[in-house]
Amino acid sequence: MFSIGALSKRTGVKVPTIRYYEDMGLMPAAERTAGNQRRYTHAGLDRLGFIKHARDLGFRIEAIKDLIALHNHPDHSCQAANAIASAQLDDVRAKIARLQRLEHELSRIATQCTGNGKIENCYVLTALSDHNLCETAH
Amino acid sequence: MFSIGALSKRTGVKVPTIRYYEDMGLMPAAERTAGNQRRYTHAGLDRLGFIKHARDLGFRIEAIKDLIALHNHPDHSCQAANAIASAQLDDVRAKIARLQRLEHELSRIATQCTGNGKIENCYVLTALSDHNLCETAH
DNA sequence: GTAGCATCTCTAGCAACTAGAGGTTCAAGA
DNA sequence: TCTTGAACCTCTAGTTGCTAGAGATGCTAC
Repeated sequence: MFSIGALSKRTGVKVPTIRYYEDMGLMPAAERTAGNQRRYTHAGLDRLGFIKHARDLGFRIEAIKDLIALHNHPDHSCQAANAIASAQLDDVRAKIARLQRLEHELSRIATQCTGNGKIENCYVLTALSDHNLCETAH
Repeated sequence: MFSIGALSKRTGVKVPTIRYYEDMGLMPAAERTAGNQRRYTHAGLDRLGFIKHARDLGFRIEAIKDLIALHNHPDHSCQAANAIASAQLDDVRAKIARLQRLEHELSRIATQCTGNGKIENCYVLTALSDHNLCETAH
């Protein structure tokens, strides 16, 4: 049996975050000692590892909840799991595309300002004041 | 003079958001009618356009506040403005790099699951349960 | 004058935690 | 067995950048 601190150390998930996951219904309510402290089994450790990995990959809490629910029905089709992962992938790709547009504008803006001039002629401020100076939409 | 609704229409910034920017100190407190409604000048319109453009480029409220403060000292060096823009660019690049790593893992995971099998053999769930199956850190 | 849309302030909610207060329990050493 | 100090408990509030809603008032066109 592991204390919440031991679980934290093994997974890299902070103690208050583990309690938060319990509140959110991701972690099952742990067994308690006579003094009301949480004690976890290996199953709890595995569950937390799963959650952390999914969070690291950017899955939202709700999506993780859905994945865990699927886990509990091993005989079901894995279509739903695939759909959740694909949606997450689409999401990540959309974010990358948007950020790349921002990067394009920002690097253009930043390189046109050497940092040597005065504010009144600063291209950073000029560019932000006039959207028409941008090359792409954002 | 523009009402807050007129400002909203011209800039695409929602009315409550304009009030929020005022609370945050980004927009100056507007003049008021006898009936306590906000009225803006062209200067207010320009300011809001600046804020929106900066937000669209991902600058945080605090950074925008700093940029506006610089704007009010046209004789100062533009080094600080350049630093803020460069920091934002670094931030965007870091986010892109992280998301690209996620994309790599997610696409690998999603393509290995066809969605035809059963949950018990689902690669999505297997991969999330075992971090060692990942090719890169995240 | 009045209808009806716009505006006002204030509070609460979102996501996913994080920080802190104030109090209790556990485990190791004397 | 006792003590000490780290770890644990619950609860509330703060973070960021808004958004939604309640309930009241203002503005403007007919």
